[in-house]
Amino acid sequence: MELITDTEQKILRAASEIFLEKGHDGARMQEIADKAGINKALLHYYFRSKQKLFRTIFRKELQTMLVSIFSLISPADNFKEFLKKFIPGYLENVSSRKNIMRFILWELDKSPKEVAEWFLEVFQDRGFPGNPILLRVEKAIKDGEIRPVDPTNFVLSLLGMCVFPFVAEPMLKYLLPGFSTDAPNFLKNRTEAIIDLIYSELNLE
Amino acid sequence: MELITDTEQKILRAASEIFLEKGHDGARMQEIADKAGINKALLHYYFRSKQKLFRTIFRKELQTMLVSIFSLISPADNFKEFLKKFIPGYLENVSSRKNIMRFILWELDKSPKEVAEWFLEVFQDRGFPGNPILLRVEKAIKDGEIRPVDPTNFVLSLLGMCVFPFVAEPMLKYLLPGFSTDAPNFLKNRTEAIIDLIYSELNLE
DNA sequence: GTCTATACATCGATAGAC
DNA sequence: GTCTATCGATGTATAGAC
Repeated sequence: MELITDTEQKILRAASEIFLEKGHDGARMQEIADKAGINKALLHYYFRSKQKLFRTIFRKELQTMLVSIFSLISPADNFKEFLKKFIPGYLENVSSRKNIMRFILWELDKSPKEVAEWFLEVFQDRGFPGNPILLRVEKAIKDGEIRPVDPTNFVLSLLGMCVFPFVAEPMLKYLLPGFSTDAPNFLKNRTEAIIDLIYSELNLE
Repeated sequence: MELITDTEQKILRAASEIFLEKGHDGARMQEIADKAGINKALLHYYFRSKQKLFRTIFRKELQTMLVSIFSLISPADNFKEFLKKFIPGYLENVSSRKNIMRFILWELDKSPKEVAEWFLEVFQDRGFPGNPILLRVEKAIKDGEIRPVDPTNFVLSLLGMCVFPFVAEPMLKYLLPGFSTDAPNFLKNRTEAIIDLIYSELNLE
C-alpha cells in the first residue's frame, strides 16, 4: 500500500483532466502544473518525466474503465438479469466519464508495452480467467439460456451499441440533428432500445 | 476546378498518412516532408502553416468518409435491400481505411469551426436534405416497411455495431482473445451477425 | 519551385536557493 | 518539498540563394 501525498493527488487529478482531453502529445506539463496549482519543477520532482506521468495516468484510467465494466457482472444473475443490470450500468458509466474511452482508444496503439500486463492484472485481481462478458455469454449458451449466437460478435454488438453514442458524440451532433447524450431521457431510451434489440435476437421475454 | 501539382499530391498523401496515425499534435512537419520526399521549406511554400495543412487533410478525410457512407444508399432500394447493401458495404469501407474514423473522432472536438459547414457541403453536394440514413429509416417506418422503432436509436445501433470493432480493435485484442478484423471471414461473419440482429428486431425475413 | 541555413518560439527537464 | 531561473533540444516558420 503506497502513501500518496496531497500534492501528488492534485497532480494526478490535473494530469488526468489534461491528458484525457488533449492526449499525450497535446498535453503540456506547464498546463498540468497550472491546473494542479504548482510549478513545473515540482511535477518532475514527483514524476521524473512526462512519459512516466503519462503512463501512470494511462494505467489508472485503463483500470478504472475495466473495473467499472466488470463490477457490473454478478455470477448469480441469470442472463436476463445480467443484461438488465449491465446495459444501463455500463451506459451510466461511460456517460459519467465520457472521454475515458475516447482517450484510451486513441492512445492505445502508440502506448507502452506494459499495456498487456495491465489488462491481465485487472483480470487476475478480480479473479476472472478471461473476459467476464464473453465468459457470461458462452455460459448462457452452454446452459441453454439463449440460442447459440456467435459470442464474439454478440459482445462486439453489445459494446458497440453502448459505447458508440458517447465516443462519437461530437460527430453525431452533425449527423443526427439535436442529438445529445445529455438529453433528459437519453440513457433510459438508449437502454430500452438496446435491450429491445437484443431480446428480439435472443427470443427473450 | 483547381489544378493540383504533382508535388502537392505527394504532400497531401504523406500528410494524410502521418496525421491519421499520429493526430495533429503528434505529427511533425519534418516527418511529413521526409515521407513526401521533399524538405520542410517546400511544405510551407505549398501550405502556409501546419494548421492550414491539417485543415486541408481533415476536411478531405471527412468528406471521403461521409461520401463513402452516403454512396451506399440508393433511393430505389426497399429497406431490406438497403440493409443488405449498406452493412457489408460500410464494413468494407471502414475496414479498408481503418484509422479515418479513429482520427476523426479524436480530432473533432478541438477542430476548426468550419466543420459544420463541411458537413453541410457534403449533404448538399449529394442532394440530401439531411442525414440520408436517418431519412431512409424514417421513410421505411412511414411506408409501413418496418415496425415503428425509434429512428435515432436505430441509427446509433447500426453505426455502432459497424464502426466499433475497427475503432476499438487495439483494445479488443486484449479483451477478445485472438480477435482481429483481418481474420479471413471477419467481414462476412460480422455482416451476418448485424443483419441477423436487425432482422430479428424488425421482424424481417 | 526547390533547396540550405537559420531565426524564433516552446517545451521538457534540471540546477540550485530556500 | 517547493520555488525561480535557465539550459538544451526540438519544432514551426522564414530568408535568401539557385
